[in-house]
Amino acid sequence: MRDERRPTLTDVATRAGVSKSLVSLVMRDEPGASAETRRRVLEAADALGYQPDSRARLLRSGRSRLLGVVFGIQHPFHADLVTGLYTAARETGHELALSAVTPQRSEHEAVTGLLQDRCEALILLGPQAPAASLARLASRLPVVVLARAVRAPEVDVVRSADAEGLHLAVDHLAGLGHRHITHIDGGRAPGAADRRRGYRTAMRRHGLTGELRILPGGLTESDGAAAARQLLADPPTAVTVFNDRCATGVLDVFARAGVDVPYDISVIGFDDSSLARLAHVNLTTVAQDVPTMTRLAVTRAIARVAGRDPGLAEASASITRPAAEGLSPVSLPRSDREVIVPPRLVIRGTTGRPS
Amino acid sequence: MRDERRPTLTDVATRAGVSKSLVSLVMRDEPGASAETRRRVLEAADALGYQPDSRARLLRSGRSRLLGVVFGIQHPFHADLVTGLYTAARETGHELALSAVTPQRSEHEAVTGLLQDRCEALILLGPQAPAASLARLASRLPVVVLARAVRAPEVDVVRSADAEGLHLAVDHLAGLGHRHITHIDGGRAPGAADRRRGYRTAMRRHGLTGELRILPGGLTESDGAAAARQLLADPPTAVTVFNDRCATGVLDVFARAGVDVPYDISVIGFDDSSLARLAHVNLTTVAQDVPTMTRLAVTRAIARVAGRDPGLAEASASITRPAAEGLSPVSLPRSDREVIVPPRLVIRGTTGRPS
DNA sequence: TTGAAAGCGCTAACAT
DNA sequence: ATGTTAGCGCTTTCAA
Repeated sequence: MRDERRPTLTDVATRAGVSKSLVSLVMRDEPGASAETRRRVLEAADALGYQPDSRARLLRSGRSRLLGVVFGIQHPFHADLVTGLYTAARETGHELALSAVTPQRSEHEAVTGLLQDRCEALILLGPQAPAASLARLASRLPVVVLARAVRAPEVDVVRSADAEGLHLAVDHLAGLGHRHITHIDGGRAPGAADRRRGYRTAMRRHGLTGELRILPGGLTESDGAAAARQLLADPPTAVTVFNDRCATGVLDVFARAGVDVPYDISVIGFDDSSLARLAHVNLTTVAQDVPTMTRLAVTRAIARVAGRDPGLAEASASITRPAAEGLSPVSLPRSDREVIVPPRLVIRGTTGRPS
Repeated sequence: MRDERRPTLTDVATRAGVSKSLVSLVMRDEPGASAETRRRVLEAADALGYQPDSRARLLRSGRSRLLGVVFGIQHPFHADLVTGLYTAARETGHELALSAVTPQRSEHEAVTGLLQDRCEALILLGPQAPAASLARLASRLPVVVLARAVRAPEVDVVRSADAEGLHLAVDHLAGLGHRHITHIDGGRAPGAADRRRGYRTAMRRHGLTGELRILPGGLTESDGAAAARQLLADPPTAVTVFNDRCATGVLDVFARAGVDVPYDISVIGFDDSSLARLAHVNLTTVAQDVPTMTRLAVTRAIARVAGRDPGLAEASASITRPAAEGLSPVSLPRSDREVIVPPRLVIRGTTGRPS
């Protein structure tokens, strides 16, 4: 029923009546084989159902063109990032090796697996490991941290300007006439501290220091729901929420409590994950620029592998949209290893004038 | 800053002053090395930061102990399945190679990648490829399809008893006194046809043939929301929904319309994904037995790789809960390659007596 | 344009 | 208990 052994390059060579070298060239689309040879080889490969063995290939060539990606399988936004990473990797001719963090599988395990797979670099999505262990990891191979700030000069970081994101949110709400704006916080989640800070400074800039109100939240729907229930006793006219997932929980509780959004309360999320785009949710949110961030993560990882300093050349090149609101399109504030991508506000149906 | 070359087994051997073979044994925890040697080798490996190269290891040993998994990165329930698969794989000493389907990356691409990685078997989560191409794939290596029925004797199938799941749901509702029970359908999604059928037969059994009502839905929140809006004009007292994700959309529209669940309408989902368990959703649902399904998928894949017929030995062994409701714990109805795992009803807060 | 030979890092079979 | 040898499937010299 099934072949005992998978066909190898040697099998193809024998069948096509040529040497292994020729088959190798043809399979890699390299020049150096005649059209006739090429045809015969491809025909033989096809007939045998030949698939090159990536392990042997990589073992021999020394380079793997393999980028390891650690992500949280329960995070919807990570799904969006992985989607972007696949696209970016394809553009540069690289492969992705996914390694998931699950409730039963730690980040450490996920990383170890990728190291044994001989990835050339690691891209970590919002990792929770402390800066010190990330730095240690980076001494072994290039590490790019995506969507989290890390105070470690050894690792590359690509993240959104979280604080600026909350400026956009608060500016939008203040512009609509809101004064009672509460922030539902992400606790110790990546980005939470900066978003909290952004909320504070923006409120201050609008002369709303007296209205500052921050509620502990978190990154899940449940966290948002819990925070929203607290809010019902003394509701503001608007809330900015740590992320879309949490905002979904907020909206849910509001809906059940008969609170009309945006008539009674406006809600703004963060991420612009697929969740926010759902027609019936239609969430106004601070969008992270996933295509740019993922492309940057991949190009920087590759540059480090090649021993180059990525600089900002490819960063600027990949930004197509003009700088908005006085933000430079991409900036390097803390270290030359950190790239900060500007978010943008996506206005949908959950924000409006206070009533 | 970073070492040019990763240390190899030879480096460790040199440093420890022993042969490569010894190092190999020690690294694999195989017997045949003295305690003293073992200590020195481990010390040298640690000092160098040595990580075995899984590619070379697998290339040489011929076997990869690598199971390829194709999943939809946007599907929350797939996340639950992948989580279970990791656990099951660890129990048997196997590795998982994840390959995601994204809006930009087709199932075909996902499979091709895994073939080149020399996985020993493939586990496909709710694949959309036609039975014929799955059969063709299965002629190259063992294929286990998870959470979808496939009429192809070449592939192994592990899935829930979808029809029985809807029997449980309808029985529960009918027991509470409901008569106007509408089913929101999953269209062409895996399992949808069986769940629809289960709804019909259960309704008939309760003498509710006249109340049969099926609304087109789908597998996303938006699909559920759309269906729910239609329902509002002429609402039933209860709905069974294709899956939890779709049910979430239904609940959302109900909440906004001021429909009280379960007082006005009862709602039952399917999957018992992490979504359903959220405290504020608290969805009554038909739970798929993820630990059993994933363990079965892994053990069957492994058995096929070994050339054995998996039979039902390990299937029955892995079922710890007694057969409920006259269902045999595991059954093989269509072919001996299909294992059907019984679902169970999880009663939470979205179902109650009709008012 | 083609082929022969060496060797990537490891494990397995066979020495000792 | 330890070392030696061969070779997994491929790419990469190098020579023809």
